[in-house]
Amino acid sequence: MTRPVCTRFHAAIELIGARWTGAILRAVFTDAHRYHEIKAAVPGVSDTMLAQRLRAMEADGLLTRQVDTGTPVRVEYHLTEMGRDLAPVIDAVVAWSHRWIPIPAGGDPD
Amino acid sequence: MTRPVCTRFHAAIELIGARWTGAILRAVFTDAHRYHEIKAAVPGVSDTMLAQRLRAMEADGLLTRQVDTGTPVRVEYHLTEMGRDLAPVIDAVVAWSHRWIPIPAGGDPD
DNA sequence: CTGTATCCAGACTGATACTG
DNA sequence: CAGTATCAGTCTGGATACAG
Repeated sequence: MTRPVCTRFHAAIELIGARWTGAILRAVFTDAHRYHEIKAAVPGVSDTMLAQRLRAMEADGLLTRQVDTGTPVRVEYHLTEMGRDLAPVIDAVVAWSHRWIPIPAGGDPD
Repeated sequence: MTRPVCTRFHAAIELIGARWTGAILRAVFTDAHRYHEIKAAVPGVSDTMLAQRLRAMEADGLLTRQVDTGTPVRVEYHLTEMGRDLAPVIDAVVAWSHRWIPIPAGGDPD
């Protein structure tokens, strides 16, 4: 009989695959560390969602939030080791997407 | 300035990361091809969701649906080349999950 | 066996306005 | 700059019953 899917795999894919999380992850990987940078890098995300997702990802241990109190306030998000370790996953998805997802009209920044 | 996230990557991660899709993919990869096998391999999924996700994945070109009219009806789901090509992604997620997701109580079938 | 139809509570999302 | 509060609309997901 077919074995149930590994619960750890399940947990992981639901974690990484949660709406926006993948795109945010990729943004932080590619040097977007400030709130407005991440927002700019993830077209279509609203403040509500971005803030919520960042909090969730922080709670999940994927990234850290460093607040630099001052004027203006600066907040930086960085990957934890757990988050950085997702690099192979990101790379695999990028490779797959480049093979199977058609290039959108107007080209793609990559 | 930070570049926008690759739209193809975004599309891919939202495709693969959609609720249940990852687990279903993993199930089909590990030889669950019939509806009831997949359902058994993905604990917690309802008929509604499973049917909906299978249709969506078929529409997305990730898998094929072969109906064998008879009594009882048999339906088999198989990966397309596009779906099979996700193997490295699945493997990367499995590797990551085994490193970072704690083993649930009672052990894990893997 | 392999689903579909319907209902409905609750989760999710986005716009707007506002705060420190 | 980096969010939060609020609110309303949309979508999700499961239970149940039913169909081919």
